[in-house]
Amino acid sequence: MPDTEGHPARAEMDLLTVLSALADPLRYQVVTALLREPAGAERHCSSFGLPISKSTRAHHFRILREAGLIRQVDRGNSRKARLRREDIESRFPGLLDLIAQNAPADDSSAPSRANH
Amino acid sequence: MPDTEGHPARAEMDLLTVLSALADPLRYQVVTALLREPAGAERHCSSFGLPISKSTRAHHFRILREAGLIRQVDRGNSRKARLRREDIESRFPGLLDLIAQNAPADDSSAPSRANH
DNA sequence: AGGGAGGTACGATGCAAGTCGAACCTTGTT
DNA sequence: AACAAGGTTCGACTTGCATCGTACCTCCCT
Repeated sequence: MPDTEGHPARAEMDLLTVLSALADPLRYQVVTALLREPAGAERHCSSFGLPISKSTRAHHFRILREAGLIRQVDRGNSRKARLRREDIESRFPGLLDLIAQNAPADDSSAPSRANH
Repeated sequence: MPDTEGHPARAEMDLLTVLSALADPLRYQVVTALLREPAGAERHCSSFGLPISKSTRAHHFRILREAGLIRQVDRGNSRKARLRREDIESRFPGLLDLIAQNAPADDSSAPSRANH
């Protein structure tokens, strides 16, 4: 079962849930942005430049979290998101490559450097 | 651009559209059912045992068709659906393997033999 | 020619998902 | 202690999607 913060274990990940999570353009954009970062990189939820309100952003990150795509960790003041690369690759081999190869040419979700 | 029947060319396939198409349980079930068939197999749209009406079924097959996942060909009396394996594998390598490995244990969508 | 089988198109309906603002919590800063 | 920053939760609204019935089309068979 998911932990107290709603992260499913690797074995609990469901492809249909993952696909539904990825089927939203905003969430897909977040995943591809994380995929462009070096493995293990952490980003603020607010650093993706999503054109939505705070509450809607929390909603989308919740979907991603509960699908098992990202892990959100408390970092004192704020909370950071990290792509669960190993879990995803282990449970759904090839999925991340697939996403990476079809990432939008997008650059609105700036790299972590813009995080000053 | 898509042909007169709404089939997109291989290069036009969009991953986001494909993921949205697959994110529905019924449509996912159709794809996995086709995946269990030998390559190139054709099935009646009505042979999948979907618990929905005729018009809803047409709707779902339209989504699958316009996403590029299936090709629908007129066969005189009726119309048959075929999985576009080569196009999918070429455009989104690994996607079909991913789906096949996560197919539901389902058996309601009987094999083509049930087509008597 | 008529009827049945298989599919599509259209309009209407109901429910799920995305969206927002407001209130609240926690952490760190002043 | 007060406040700002970053997130979450809640309820309300709106849009989109799945669903259906009806009507219509095209083939095939009788």
